Amino acid sequence: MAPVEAQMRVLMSGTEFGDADTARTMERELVERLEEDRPLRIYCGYDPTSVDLHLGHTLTMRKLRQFQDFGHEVTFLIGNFTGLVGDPSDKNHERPMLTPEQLAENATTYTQQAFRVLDGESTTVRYNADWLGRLGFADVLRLCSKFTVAQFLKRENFARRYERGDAIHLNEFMYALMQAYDALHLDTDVQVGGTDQLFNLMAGRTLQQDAGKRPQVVLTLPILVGTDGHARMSKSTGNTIGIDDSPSDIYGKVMSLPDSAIVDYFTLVTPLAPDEVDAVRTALDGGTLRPMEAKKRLAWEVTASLYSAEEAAAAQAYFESTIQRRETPEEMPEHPLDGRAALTRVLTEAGLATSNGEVRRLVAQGAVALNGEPVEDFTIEVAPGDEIRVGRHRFLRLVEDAR
RNA sequence: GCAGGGGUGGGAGAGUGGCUAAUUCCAGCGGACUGUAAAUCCGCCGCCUUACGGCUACGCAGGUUCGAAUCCUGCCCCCUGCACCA
Repeated sequence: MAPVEAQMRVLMSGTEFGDADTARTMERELVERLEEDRPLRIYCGYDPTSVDLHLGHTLTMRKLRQFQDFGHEVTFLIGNFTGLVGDPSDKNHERPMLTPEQLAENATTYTQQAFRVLDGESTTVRYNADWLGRLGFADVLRLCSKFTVAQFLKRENFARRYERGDAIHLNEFMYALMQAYDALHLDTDVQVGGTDQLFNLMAGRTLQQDAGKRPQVVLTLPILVGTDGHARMSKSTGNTIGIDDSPSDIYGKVMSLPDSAIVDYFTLVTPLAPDEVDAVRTALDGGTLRPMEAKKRLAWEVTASLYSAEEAAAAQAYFESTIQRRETPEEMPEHPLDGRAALTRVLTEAGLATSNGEVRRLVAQGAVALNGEPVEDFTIEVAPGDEIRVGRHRFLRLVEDAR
């Protein structure tokens, strides 16, 4: 196995803990385990309620992958039991009760997407319903007895809501218990999670210690900001970069990040080694690397890591041509047309505008071009062979309807 | 069940009889500027209509009124607390 120091440098990169003490403890304990010079067992749990993974979800996967690359064993845990129970206290937050079929389906797409980052060959997939579903009430009570209400209320999340008089449901406490029990059951060396999961991960340590086992090492990763550069990346904010987005979309969206996010993105969502990231940071600080060049490299890396070097290169070429030089791309979405038709109809049908009124607006604002010429009258007709540009980078080529 | 608080455009949140297609903010879109962005500035931002204009909209259904998101009646739903829980 690689030298412990080399591993530590990579494995600790990007991690973020609530406080310095925790960080030191985890660092020390991880070193201890690595020094045993054996494949460690790592896991991270995923909630299969949502299907569309975005870059924010990949941070932990990236971390798991780093472990894999050093020859450690990764367990990809699907929290299907949690999804089965749902979260009645959180009705409007996409935590519905899912049927076993839905869950199974989600789990499948989930792992498929995850394996874009993970090495599927050496990943063990497990489902927590396999053990959580077998616990009896007495077992649950026993688990409950290991924690106190005060411990839970100390959590900022709960404390604030309790102060405000908001509802805190008992099952919200149970989620931490379930996660903690997962850790106890899996008996792995390290658990990875987001910083928002720190409490739950630490609860796992509590149970393990209580059971006379060595508590797991806990590694937490920060929350990734979205394309706006500020808010947490999430679907509801609409600032996501989806794993299943096209290479060009991914590339373009990464390019739209503000400069402030560059280094964090390099660290958290690319396979670059810490030394390489440091080199980028230094070059940026020293002014020898222009932010845009750094970002193009970033966009390339992110795209390539989810697709391939070829597709990343193509996405980059498209970006340089279409966005930077404002050229008309070779390839553009095509829209079949049977003879001439009103511009309004074509644009709404093609989804480039949601209503005729919007077409009018776009034209009035000079956002629509037909074959390179700005359109001034929204009542014009278009015909197969025409190329339409809407805004900066939306194109449409009209083709003869091949019926 | 009791008490209180709510349901307004993608979100937040004003508005308590006409001046409101509905203040404002966020998001979104377009333009300018750029390094693609971000920041900033300008414009747009319900639907139909070349236009005039029309239509639909403030939980649902009725009603009062010349006129209602705004008043009345009934209903539905949500939130919080209390009560109940063989």
